[in-house]
Parts: sequence; structure tokens; C-alpha cells
Amino acid sequence: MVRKTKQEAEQTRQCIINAAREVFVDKGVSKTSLEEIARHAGVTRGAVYWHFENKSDLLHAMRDQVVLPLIDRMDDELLLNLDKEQNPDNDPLTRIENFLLCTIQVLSDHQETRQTYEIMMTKCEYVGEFEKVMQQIMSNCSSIVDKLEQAYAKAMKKQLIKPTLTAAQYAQDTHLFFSGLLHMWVKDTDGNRYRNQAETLIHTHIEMRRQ
Amino acid sequence: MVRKTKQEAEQTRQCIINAAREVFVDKGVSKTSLEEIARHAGVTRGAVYWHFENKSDLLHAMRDQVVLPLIDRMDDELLLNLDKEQNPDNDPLTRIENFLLCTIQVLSDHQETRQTYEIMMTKCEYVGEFEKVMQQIMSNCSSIVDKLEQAYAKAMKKQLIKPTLTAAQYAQDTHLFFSGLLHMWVKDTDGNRYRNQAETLIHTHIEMRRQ
DNA sequence: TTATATACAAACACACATGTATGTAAATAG
DNA sequence: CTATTTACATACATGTGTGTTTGTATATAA
Repeated sequence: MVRKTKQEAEQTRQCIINAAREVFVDKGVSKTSLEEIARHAGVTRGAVYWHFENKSDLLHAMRDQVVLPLIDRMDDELLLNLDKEQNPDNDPLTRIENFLLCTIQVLSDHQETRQTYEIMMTKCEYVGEFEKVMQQIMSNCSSIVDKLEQAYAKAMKKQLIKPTLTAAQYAQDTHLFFSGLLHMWVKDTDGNRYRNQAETLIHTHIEMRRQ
Repeated sequence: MVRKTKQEAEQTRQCIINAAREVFVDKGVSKTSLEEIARHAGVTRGAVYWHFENKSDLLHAMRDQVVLPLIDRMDDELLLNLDKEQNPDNDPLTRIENFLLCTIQVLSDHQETRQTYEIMMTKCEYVGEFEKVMQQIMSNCSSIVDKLEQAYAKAMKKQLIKPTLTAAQYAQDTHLFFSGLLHMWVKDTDGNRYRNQAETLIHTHIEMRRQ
């Protein structure tokens, strides 16, 4: 009834995204109606259709809110100041380990991120218009592998790892390990098999590389 | 009209599963109607409801057709005759490598298996009644890790790998690596990033372990 | 101060999927 | 050889979601 100011409108937009996330994680994307999302957000479908084109658009917005910040974080934690040799603590392998650790930590601490990952991995279908998200995922993976490779190249120079393999090979193996861990971590809602041991698994993975 | 014999009935049942797989992989599970599956199989919804309770039941049947054989294969390829020391070719690490290789090979050669994996990983939602499948997946993973651990224990005895880590740790790391690879392999429909290099990635992963 | 665009709510129109119930011809059991 | 079950096809009943359109009060621009 009462028209909202721009700030308030942005607030309801965010509110709709939050509502959608909670209903999605509970019922899955396709079995969730926009009506249900609107009700959970305390608005009507009119508001939803005002802020988003359709359910797919809403899902995209939700995904962007967690994926884009992650990509920003990557450079800082993996590569920033990696060149400054003067700092002896600047061990590339430890940097990699910390990056993986931090990513898991975000999932642990930040419910929104955790729920969004759960939706993206087990509660939505990559089909039709949403299929191109898969291309984005693959592209992001390449970017991650690239940065891991840079870090491993440094480790190679410092003779921290075996020279018989290439930095690219180490990077790909680590990336696949971490992809697997993320999938398992998200699926392990009980926490018994992976969530509680994630730190150990990561540490072991890195330790396995040190010669 | 013409009533079918038991054999023919089983044939239409399989035909429905095949039709469902092809429609699922194209449109996703939730956006596929039983009507569409029936039409694609050359029958009506009556036949579908005769053979399956509902769409979820059909999806379960489809999954079982590829997951159950995989579990059977595992023991043979990973553990069978692993004890017979007389055969010098019986290298536990090579056995592991071959098991991983064979699994990828099945996905490459067998379209039905490949499509089913694609559906299970990116074209269905693990929600409601289908959520318990996730528990089965986790359970299967534990079983795989166990068998990998047995193989790595042999490798440890033969001093093929570093003794500073445990067989369980190697097994978990390999399992996470392979989970990640499977996910990437399936998602990489272009084949450029992972499908073409899967063999190399596996070989490198194992080679990384040899001391 | 007025005109217009905004931020929704409410109402409308349409399609479509699901589950069940009924019909039926032939296979099979006895 | 008859009775019954099987393996479906057809028809029915119903709910539910979606996209769009219209209405409207107010923030905001001019």
C-alpha cells in the first residue's frame, strides 16, 4: 500500500532473496513456488516479479551474492605479497593450506553461504536457462587452478615439493581434492564424516606434498 | 490393447527407464512430466504408473541400474587377489590407478551410465523423499574409502609410499580427488578441461604418492 | 506544486501435471 | 476350458504454478 523509498525497496529485495534461500534449502528449487517465497518474505508475488524476472533470475542473484565475494577473496589469500621473500613465514604451501582452510571456515561460520552452496550442489537442476551457470563454474575452476599453479610454482622454486612433477599438476590435483571435499562437506549434513575432519584432511593433503 | 507376456512387460519397463533417462538429461527431472516420458517410450502414462509408483520411484530404479553394478565391480578391481604376493605385477598402487581408470572408462564407453551420472549430479534435486539417497551416497563413499585403505595398507607394507602418513589418510585424499574428478568430468560436457585429461590426472595423482 | 515513475498488491487467465478410477483384451493359472 | 489376473490405454477430477495485467498510494523529479 504505502510506497517504499529506494532503501526500503532494496531491503525487501534482499528479504526476498533470504526467504528464497531458506525455502529452497528446505524444499528444493523446483518444488518451491514464488507464492511460497513471497509469503515467507512477508510480501506478495507482485513484489517478487517486480524485483526479479522469474525464479531463475532470483536464483542467479542468490548465487552471485556468495560466489562473487569468494572470487575476490581468492587473490588476497593465495597470491597477495607472495613475492615478498623477506618474510620467512611466507610459505607458499601454507598459503595454499590457509586458503582452503578459510574457504571451509566461511562455510562453517556463514549460514547464508552454506545454504547457498547446499542449494547449488544438491537442490537445483542445471538445465535450460540455468545450464550456462555450469560454464561459469568451469571458468571459475580454471581461474582457481591458475592461481594455485602460481603458488605451487613458488613452492617449486623454494624446493618445498618434488621437482619431478609440474606446478600445474600439483595445482590440478589440489583443485580436484578440494572440489571433492566441498561436495562431501556440503552433503555431510550430520557432520560426522567430513565436516568435523575437514581441517585435518586439508592439512594432510598439503603435508603429503612436502618432500 | 494386446496384453503383453511377462518378458514383453519387462521390456517396456526397461524402455520406460531408457526414455526417462534421455528426457531427464535433456530437461531435468522436475521439468519432465510422466506424460513426456511415456510418449518418448511409445506408451501412455498408464504403463508408467503400472511399473512405477511415481517419478521418484522411477528415478530410484534408474539410479540402481548403474550404482549397484559399480559397487560389485569395486571389490574385483581393487581387492581381488591383492594378497597373492607371488605376482610381482600386483602393485597395489597400480591396482588403485586401474580402478579409477576403469571407472572413468565406463563413463566414457557407456552412454547410459554417463547420462545417469549427469542426471544424478546436475539434473535432479535431493529433497523430500529423494533426500535419503544422499545417505546412500555417503555410505557408498565410506565403503570406497575402506577398500582404498586396504589397498594403501598393502602399498605401505611394500614401502611404496611414505610411512609418515597413514593408509587411511592416503585413502581419504584419493577418494576426495576422485569425487572431484567425477564431478568435473561429468560437468565438462565440452571435454576440453577434464574429460580428455582424466587418465593423465589419475596417473599423476598416483605418481605423486610413490616415494 | 504538479507530473511522473516507483514499488508493490490484487486480480485474471491459462496451461499443465498429477493421481486415480475405469475399461479391456490377452496371458496365465487351475 | 473357464476364471482370474496382468499389462496396459483411456478418461476423469483436481490442484497448483506461472506470467501478465491492472490498480494505487506515495516517493521523487522537475
